[in-house]
Amino acid sequence: MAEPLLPLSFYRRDANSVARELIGCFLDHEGVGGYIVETEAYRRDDPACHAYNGRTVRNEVMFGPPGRAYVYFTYGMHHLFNVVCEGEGEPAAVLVRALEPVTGIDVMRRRRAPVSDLHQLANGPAKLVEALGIGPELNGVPVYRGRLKIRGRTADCQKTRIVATPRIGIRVGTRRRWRYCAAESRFLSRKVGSKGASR
DNA sequence: CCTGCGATTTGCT
DNA sequence: GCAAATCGCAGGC
Repeated sequence: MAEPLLPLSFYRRDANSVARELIGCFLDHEGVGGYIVETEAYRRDDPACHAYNGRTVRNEVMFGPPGRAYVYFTYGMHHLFNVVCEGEGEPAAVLVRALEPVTGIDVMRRRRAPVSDLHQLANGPAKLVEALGIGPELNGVPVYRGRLKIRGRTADCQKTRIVATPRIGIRVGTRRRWRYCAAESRFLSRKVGSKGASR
């Protein structure tokens, strides 16, 4: 039943392909995880990308080899989880924004207390990081092997309809539709708007 | 339904 | 000094 881990080669491609194809894949951290239902792509020539203005201590993992976690701190209190894409030296990443919880739901509820609604345990980039117990110590670790891992889509998920919309929470690069969602999912961070969605 | 704000820290201008 | 790849709560319609 468990699909194989996505290989390193899966991530060594353009971030938009990776972001789209990560929908329906299974993200797991030490037995706690679920299906990825929402992602966003970020690339070097993109003003919303952390690497747009070059390499810094914070974003250096984005410049490294693909298939690794890029975990960063923001808003003074949240960590967000990305997977590095493309080739070494070509900064790009996919932000994982929402999960449909499947395993370790009791653990997620404990970490996310007082929230208990299944639909609100991991429907946001900071929420899923908290639910899965992801911390800054995982910045730079590979996701194609190890404790933090991503499995491929099951046959059932292959037919999931995917829509692209503008990204959330940014003030530049908003014309790009680089947010990818499982169209019918009830576990998204925000509903897919009637405007701006495509494919 | 929607909008606004506080929390709390980092990093860049 | 202030915006930030956010969240949860309060308040208004």
